[in-house]
Amino acid sequence: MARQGETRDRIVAAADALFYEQGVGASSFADIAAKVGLSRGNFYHHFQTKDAILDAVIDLRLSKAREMLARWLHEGETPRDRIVLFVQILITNRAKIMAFGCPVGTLSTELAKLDHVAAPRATEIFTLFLDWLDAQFQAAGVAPDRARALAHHAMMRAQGIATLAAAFKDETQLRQDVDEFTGWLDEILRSAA
Amino acid sequence: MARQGETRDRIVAAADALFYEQGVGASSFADIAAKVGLSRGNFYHHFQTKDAILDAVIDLRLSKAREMLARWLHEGETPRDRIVLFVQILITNRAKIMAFGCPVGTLSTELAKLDHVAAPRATEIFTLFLDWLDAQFQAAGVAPDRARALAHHAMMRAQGIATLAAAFKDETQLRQDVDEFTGWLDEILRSAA
DNA sequence: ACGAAACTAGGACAATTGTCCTAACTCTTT
DNA sequence: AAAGAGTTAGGACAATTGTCCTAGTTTCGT
Repeated sequence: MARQGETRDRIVAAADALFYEQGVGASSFADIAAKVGLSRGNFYHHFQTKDAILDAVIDLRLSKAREMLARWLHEGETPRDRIVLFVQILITNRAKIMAFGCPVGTLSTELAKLDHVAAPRATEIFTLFLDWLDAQFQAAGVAPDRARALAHHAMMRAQGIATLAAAFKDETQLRQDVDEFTGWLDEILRSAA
Repeated sequence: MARQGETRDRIVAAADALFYEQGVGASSFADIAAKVGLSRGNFYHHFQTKDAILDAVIDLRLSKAREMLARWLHEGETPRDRIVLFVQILITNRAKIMAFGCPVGTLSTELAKLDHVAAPRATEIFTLFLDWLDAQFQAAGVAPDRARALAHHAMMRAQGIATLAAAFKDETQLRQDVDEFTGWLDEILRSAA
């Protein structure tokens, strides 16, 4: 038998991947069960409803995002380098981005369309990144209110880049977009100094 | 009985709205039938498969997009004004954008995730806008290769703005994003002249 | 006015959906 | 070794899915 909680974690991890790759609506209990190697009916023991799985997946994504943002804090020496790490994730995950889009944006959009109860929790992930970017811009010497606007601009660009990457699947264009982002960033920080 | 083709048009119009508001996967034959006021089984006469409806919806969106782009051509006096008309659609349709996102981007993303056969046709709608924007930038005196890059940038921004608008439902921010876009546009065209 | 074509309602069909139950199994604790 | 908690497989359940058929009704070209 599996260690306590381990099966639950595997279910959430499988659901996380499927929700990203197929969308929440297109991923059934049967899909997740098959991926984990469990019987479908057995799910009721771990999760009473599909919404409960979605909730757990969002929790997982929130904690993974926090972990990633914390890691970037000491991987990037300057605020500028840290923001570059943020946008570079589009390159690192380019294969998945071009196939499925941005995991944050696509989940948020899908739940918004359905007016799902979990939609605000999905938007929380956005807020996590926004606050982090805001802090980086402020650390780079940008005034608070302008820092928030720049954080939003950075997030907007990342979402636009990911959406077009998923539509056109053009890696050259994706890299060009990220380069352009970096150019914009340096220009902004230069004029802020 | 309805005029020839009229019922078919009503089906496509209803599917168009539902696909936008709920997503393709979440919209069933029953949903569309209820919206049109027809019996579910009767659909087979008009559309053999769900994919056929999707195809017709994409055709409708392509022709509506072409019509809109042609209208903007003589509504805007200068290329600059025409590009502004493009981004202003985010304001005009703000209620729907904040509720369901961009119809072009969200459809494209959903179909990309499912690796749907119709995904390239959905991307065609993007290409329509891209080509149109490209032509406007060239008409404004921008060099051809740079015009294409600017068209892509404009499209990317619009997608990013729409995604964040759907997530945060913040009209003030949406208007600010569009203003910022217009500022960027004027700056670009000023330096190109 | 007549025959062909187009359209419609109603339901059948197997497959799949989310949910839920029961009986058995496997650990851990004592 | 025995008990209890936790975990599992397998399937039941009603509802819904996309697809498809039949039997009528309405419209249109002639």
